[in-house]
Amino acid sequence: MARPTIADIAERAGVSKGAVSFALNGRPGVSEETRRRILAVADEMNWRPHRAARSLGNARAGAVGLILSRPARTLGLEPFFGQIVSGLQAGLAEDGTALQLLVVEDPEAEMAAYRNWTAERRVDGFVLLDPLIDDPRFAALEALEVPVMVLGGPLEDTSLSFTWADDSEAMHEAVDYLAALGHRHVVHVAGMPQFLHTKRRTDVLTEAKERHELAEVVSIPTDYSDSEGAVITRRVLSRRDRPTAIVYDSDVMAVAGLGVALEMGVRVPQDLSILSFDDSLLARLTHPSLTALTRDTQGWAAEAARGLLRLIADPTLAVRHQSSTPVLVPRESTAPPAGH
Amino acid sequence: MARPTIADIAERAGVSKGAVSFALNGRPGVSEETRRRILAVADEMNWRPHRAARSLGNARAGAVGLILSRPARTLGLEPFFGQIVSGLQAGLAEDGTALQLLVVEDPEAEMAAYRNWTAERRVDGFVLLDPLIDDPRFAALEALEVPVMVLGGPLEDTSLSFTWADDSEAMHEAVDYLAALGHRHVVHVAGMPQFLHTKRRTDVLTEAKERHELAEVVSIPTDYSDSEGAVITRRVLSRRDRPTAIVYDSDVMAVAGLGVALEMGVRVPQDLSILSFDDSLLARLTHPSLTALTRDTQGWAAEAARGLLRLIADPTLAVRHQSSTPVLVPRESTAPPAGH
DNA sequence: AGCTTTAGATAAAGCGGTTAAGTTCGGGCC
DNA sequence: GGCCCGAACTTAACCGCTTTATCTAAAGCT
Repeated sequence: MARPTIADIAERAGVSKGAVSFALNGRPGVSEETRRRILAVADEMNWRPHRAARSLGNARAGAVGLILSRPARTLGLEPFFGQIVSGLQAGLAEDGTALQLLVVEDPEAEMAAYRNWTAERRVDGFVLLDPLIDDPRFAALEALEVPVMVLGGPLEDTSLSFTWADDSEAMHEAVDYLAALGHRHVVHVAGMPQFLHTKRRTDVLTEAKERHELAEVVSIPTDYSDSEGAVITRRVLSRRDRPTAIVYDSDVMAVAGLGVALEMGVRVPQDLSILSFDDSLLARLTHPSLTALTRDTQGWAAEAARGLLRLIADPTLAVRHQSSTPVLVPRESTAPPAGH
Repeated sequence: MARPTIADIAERAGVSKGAVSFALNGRPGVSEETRRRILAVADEMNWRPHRAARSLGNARAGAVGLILSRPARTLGLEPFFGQIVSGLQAGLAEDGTALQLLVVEDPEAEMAAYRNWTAERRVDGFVLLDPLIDDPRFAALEALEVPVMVLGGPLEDTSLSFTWADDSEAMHEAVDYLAALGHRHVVHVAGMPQFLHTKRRTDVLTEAKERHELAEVVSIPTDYSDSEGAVITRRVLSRRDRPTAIVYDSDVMAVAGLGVALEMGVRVPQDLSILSFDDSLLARLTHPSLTALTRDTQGWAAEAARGLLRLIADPTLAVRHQSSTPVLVPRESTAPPAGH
């Protein structure tokens, strides 16, 4: 038999379509006895609601969107994305809400997708990754009046909700640690300069220079690719007064940097300490293993997902959630600099 | 103004809803002039079709499902998944079809999700990963009469479509290469034994033993985790007559194995050659870099996505597509065994 | 008994599209 | 001129479910 509809159930149970709808949705309007009978029939006929039909009446699509504007290949390279996706998954699953994923090539396409998906009522809300400084997406999404949860922050001048981790604090911890070990020349291989968290981390470093009376602290922006990580590392290690420690903004770059150090005969950690922002299998599997700032990325994403669901249920809400601060996990790649 | 509907457009353009529908879908029934006028009005009002409403009429949901039953954390660990997801993305995007992702903990939940999503008409089809030997999902999905594209194969005794890469051939190439280098003791750290491709690779090895008169060829099944990869490697390298080459079924395990070798003072490639099935950043970034069987995973997934779209358009089809065979990329981790 | 109240159910109107089945109308043909 | 035909539209039904208004009958109250 074809897919049963509530009309079929109604007929079989000898009631009206309306009664079936009430019964199946647990709302008043039918007696306990009738409800049980209807539920039994529905179960017997193996009925499932038709999502589209449901979405037509009320406005819920039962899905939220995640749109990434990155070259598609980085998805496979950065463990970060996988963790985010599975974390969101976990948070959404509790509600039966699905995750719709889209990878686009440029910011224009990303914006177009927000507009289209909202207009088509394809999703009930969005998750936004990597907030930028003066992010143009914020205003656009506010105008669309669609629930949005930003992974990152804290955000000002916007009504969008967000959950953030204090990576300023984490970066503090990292720099303090390196300074305590005796490092005075530190290079920061940063991420994209337009990213909010890049700026926050870089700011901490600048400020740390004064505080710890470091001889040198430089932040060098990159596109997060392993190749740029390698190039920068090679350049920095070729200098006469090369740094004794490098902080990388991603594990992929840190591993690439480690490779360059080995290739150049620079011993890690004796001649060079390496510290990675972002932990993953990658950081653990290298030799020496990488000291890293680690955090529960999946848990963070799951929390964001739950926040978004609350937001969808009540759009007047404004969720401002702070998740746990990344923690420094010392491994083999950091040590006091030579002669200390 | 609220979301415009075709009724609004009809009113504004002074025609009926039906005419608007014809015009917007490019079907006959309206004159060129009227069509242009209607399109202009629709554009002006910034109209977008309401997905749910459309799905109600015809049966297309405009999305396909990918359901993974793996512990959620592996998503973040295996670069493979990211590549598959972004590849599918690319293939689907051409059509505006979305990808709905679900990560579940066990096969029962996976089966339930297939049933629910089909019954709810949430998706138009599914992509299936990692076919098993005598896979119970095949029969269930055939019964659901829903378009399915399996990534892997070749499949027999099923009407499901699939695209496969000949990893038997690839494994041949790998073994021939190792044999040519002079290796006689080869260990294969395999994946899950119930996976079809694990069996195919293992079979090739068994057969290769005769052909190349190898002294030893063992396949050891694992769960693909880095920890099992490390444990097995440690055990194998501790033996008196340890192998001179190890083939790993995933890059994650290969990197873990490399770590163990270094930790045990076994020099790679002088004392031990390492070859990884599956290439990725991981394999390239290690030192020494890993010789690997590489393939265009994203392209493969994109091709599968396109096949699935064809299948959805015409469910009587049976797509049997073979994608390019993985290619051996020699890097630093393989060399003739000592004393050769 | 006569009235209101209310629980329990029904009927019907959407939601935003698609589509089969009319309806008009101008033009070609005999 | 009458007839037929196809093009260009319109009408209205329908997809499956939700929801509001409406109805019915039994219970409650004075």
